[in-house]
Amino acid sequence: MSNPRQLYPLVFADVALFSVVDDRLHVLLVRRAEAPHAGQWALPGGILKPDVDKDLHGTAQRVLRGKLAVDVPYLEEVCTASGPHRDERGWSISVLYLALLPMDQVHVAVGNKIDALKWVDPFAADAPLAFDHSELLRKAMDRLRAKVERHALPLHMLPQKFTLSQLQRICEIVLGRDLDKSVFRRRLKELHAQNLVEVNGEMVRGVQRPAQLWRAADGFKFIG
Amino acid sequence: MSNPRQLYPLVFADVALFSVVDDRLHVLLVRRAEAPHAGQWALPGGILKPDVDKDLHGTAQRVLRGKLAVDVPYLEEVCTASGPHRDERGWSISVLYLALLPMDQVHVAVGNKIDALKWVDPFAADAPLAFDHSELLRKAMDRLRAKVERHALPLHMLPQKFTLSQLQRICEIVLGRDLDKSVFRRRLKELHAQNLVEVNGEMVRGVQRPAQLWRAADGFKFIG
DNA sequence: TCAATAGTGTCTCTTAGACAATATTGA
DNA sequence: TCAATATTGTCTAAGAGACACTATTGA
Repeated sequence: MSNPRQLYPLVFADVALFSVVDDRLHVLLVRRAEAPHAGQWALPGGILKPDVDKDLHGTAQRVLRGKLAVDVPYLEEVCTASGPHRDERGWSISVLYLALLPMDQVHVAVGNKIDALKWVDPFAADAPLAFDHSELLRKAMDRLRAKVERHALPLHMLPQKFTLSQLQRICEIVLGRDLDKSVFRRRLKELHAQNLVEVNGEMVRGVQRPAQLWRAADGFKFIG
Repeated sequence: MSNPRQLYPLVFADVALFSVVDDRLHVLLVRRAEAPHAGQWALPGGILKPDVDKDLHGTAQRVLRGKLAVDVPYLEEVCTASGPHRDERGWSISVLYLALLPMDQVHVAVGNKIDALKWVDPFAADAPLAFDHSELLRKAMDRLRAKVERHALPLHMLPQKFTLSQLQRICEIVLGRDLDKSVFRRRLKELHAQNLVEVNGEMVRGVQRPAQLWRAADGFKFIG
């Protein structure tokens, strides 16, 4: 009992940060620079610092600030994982967070201590991640899909201004299936009239009919 | 930094244990015997013991075993609460669990260290609970209602054998609104044919037509 | 027979999916 | 005009809610 790791568990915040790259859903991974699992890829995470963090949400925010040059606009707790053997350093708890990043902010600066970052397709996982992070990633994916399936709008993955076609495409990418354009827009009007604001006078132009631009309403929450 | 409470947070598992008493939803509270908040009512909870618990789920189970003479048949993680000020003893994390107890097992033995237990209507909360437990209770309630609203069946609150009318009554009590008998049973046949098993030859008798008894199918999960 | 609850049937209205039709641009 | 995408309309089938109806018991 002299080892404080047996009296107090290690507490981590791990984050599954999603965005869209090349029309496919991607999640951010970091290559671990230090043991345990040095060289393996993992979800970005870090240990709770009681002298620094206001709460575990703050731990997750601090971890992401250390890795990316941006503040993520959405962060939500998913679940915890705990036990004596999931981390070689001792009895540990990981609180898993789901985060979203706008697709136009995917190219971000790399922080200091990190060996490497990469965005990968969570469906095409080639190698298992460090610790139990493959399982955690699956749970975060399930949560994200369930929310979009329940008609929650992942507006935080879009640029500030977007078209309804872009929004539909994002939902299709997350869900992994095509949606009917008419049904999708009908539901937007029914359920999200107060969450979407028309941006007047600015259209997306191309070799086709210009599309209306929209933005998320003030105080929009990714709920569902 | 010499105080280990600033290096390592206190980690608790707190449980909102629900059942039905007198045709109303109730939650189990304990009166705190020791400081902080001695004498105040709180959700049953306890500190993680890394040398004893296999994981946080195990902590919650151990806490309930210490208070009740039964093993609860359902236990699910809801969320966490964390920060430096929510517990006077230091930076702390509570992992909140939602648990269900069959209504015929509400009268259970009281454990050793507990000053008192009581079942209360979570809607008719007279006084705020200790710590942030009023907020935690609200979140557990929200989770329970959301699941039943999504047609998850809270079979773990019923006796082993039950009638469909009893099942409907439980759902109505949780949701706080009446359900249509025909719609309810139609949905049971559509969605829960594999979750419900007819118990043949045993009817509930009274001054009315006898009702068919059912039980949860083997391996039933309260999902949704 | 009647009260009381169990269990089923039916009608209507709403919603979801499929798919067609129209609109507007640049080349 | 044509290709390409935006936006809207319509038909149909499935599902939900309301409510009535039948069934079976003990008193």
